[in-house]
Amino acid sequence: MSPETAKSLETKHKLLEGALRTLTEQGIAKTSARTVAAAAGVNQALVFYHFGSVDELLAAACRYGAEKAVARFRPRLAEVGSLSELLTVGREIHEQERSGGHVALLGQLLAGAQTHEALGPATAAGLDLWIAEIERVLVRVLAATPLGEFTDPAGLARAVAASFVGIELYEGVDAAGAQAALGALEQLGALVAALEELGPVAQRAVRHRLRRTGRR
Amino acid sequence: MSPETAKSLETKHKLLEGALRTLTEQGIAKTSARTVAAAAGVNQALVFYHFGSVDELLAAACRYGAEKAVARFRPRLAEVGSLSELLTVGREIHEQERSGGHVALLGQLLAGAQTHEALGPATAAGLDLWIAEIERVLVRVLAATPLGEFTDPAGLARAVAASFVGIELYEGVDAAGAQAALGALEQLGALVAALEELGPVAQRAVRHRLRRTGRR
DNA sequence: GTCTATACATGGATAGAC
DNA sequence: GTCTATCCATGTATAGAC
Repeated sequence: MSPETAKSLETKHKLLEGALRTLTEQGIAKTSARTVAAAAGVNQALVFYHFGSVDELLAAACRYGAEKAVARFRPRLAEVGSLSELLTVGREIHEQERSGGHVALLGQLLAGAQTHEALGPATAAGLDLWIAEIERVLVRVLAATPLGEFTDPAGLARAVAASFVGIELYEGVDAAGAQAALGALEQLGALVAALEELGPVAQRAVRHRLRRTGRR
Repeated sequence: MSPETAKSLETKHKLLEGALRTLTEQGIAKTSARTVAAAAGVNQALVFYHFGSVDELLAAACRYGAEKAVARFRPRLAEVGSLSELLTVGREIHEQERSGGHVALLGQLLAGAQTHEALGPATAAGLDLWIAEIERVLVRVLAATPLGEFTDPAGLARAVAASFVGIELYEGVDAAGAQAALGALEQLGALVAALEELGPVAQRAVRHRLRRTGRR
């Protein structure tokens, strides 16, 4: 779309950062070539020169931003060894995201992607970075437990990621409600964690129940 | 904002329906006085005459649409008697929502509300309709079980509602992923449901665990 | 009271100057 | 390679016709 000179890369970088800032601060509805260029401090026409269209810039920004955000938490996630620890890290991520807003950004892009065809694959890819990370942790954490047999880490990771996006969006309109929601999820996690630590007799009873009802 | 003659009410109604259709089919980014008026089949200026501004129309549409959607599922939710039944109804709602899209609409509004001040309260109110309904079911279902002591129905209802919105948005970019996510949540529900049905000895063990770890 | 016509702002995109 | 000038579509809002 454009050459790879140092100057060109710098402008592209400015535009990517500008797109991220605009999306998080103004939302998808107010994000345009003009607003992004203003945030980036470059001329509006450069959006089209370097990325072809606004949608393609946003798609690139999504990949770029998600990679940056996931990278920041990757080491933290790598050392998670239990389900309840994962929940604690989830809360930590939430706290940091409240200022950074990279997850809410995915929410904005998900909203935009419902109609802007070009955004769909990019947004899915951005989410997949989070999903892959979460799934890796879940596989590690769950495989060792007696629950491994009944859980689908791939699906669970997707549920966690999507739910997280929903809660981050929700936080924007009801901060107290979002806090309550996170607290309740932690309780739920504690419940499953408690199950992990049951004695063999109780576990067999649970497994028996699950085999009967948990078909799918 | 305008009187309540039959004619006026009819136009308002058309605009509300038009706003809902535009939001679900085009997303918040493409929703404007023009697109809504086109969907409603009325002149664009009537948005401002009847509602004052686009944001106020969207806020009204949110209340109107959420009430309509919740009303449709209220009787179905009223007869839910167990956790696993609730999960089944959740999947049913999802199936119907895939065509109607009223939950994804809340996602669009949540995305828009991050910047359009006026949308925040209305969106929160719309979500609260769902939350109240879910909470009522949770209170009923959980109170009877030994888990009642450790759960926060209010927070859990908010988590469920926000997660559902996130998953509906996610479905737009990865239908298979969303299916997997819902499946995993059903497994999780089955797990908790299985816990409900344990014998007294195992339940005591779980409760003991929870008292130690489930502090918050 | 209800709606049409119209003014004015913003956004997407490109041609051509530097 | 970058930016200015500019075109045209779309968006918000209001003045005034019916």
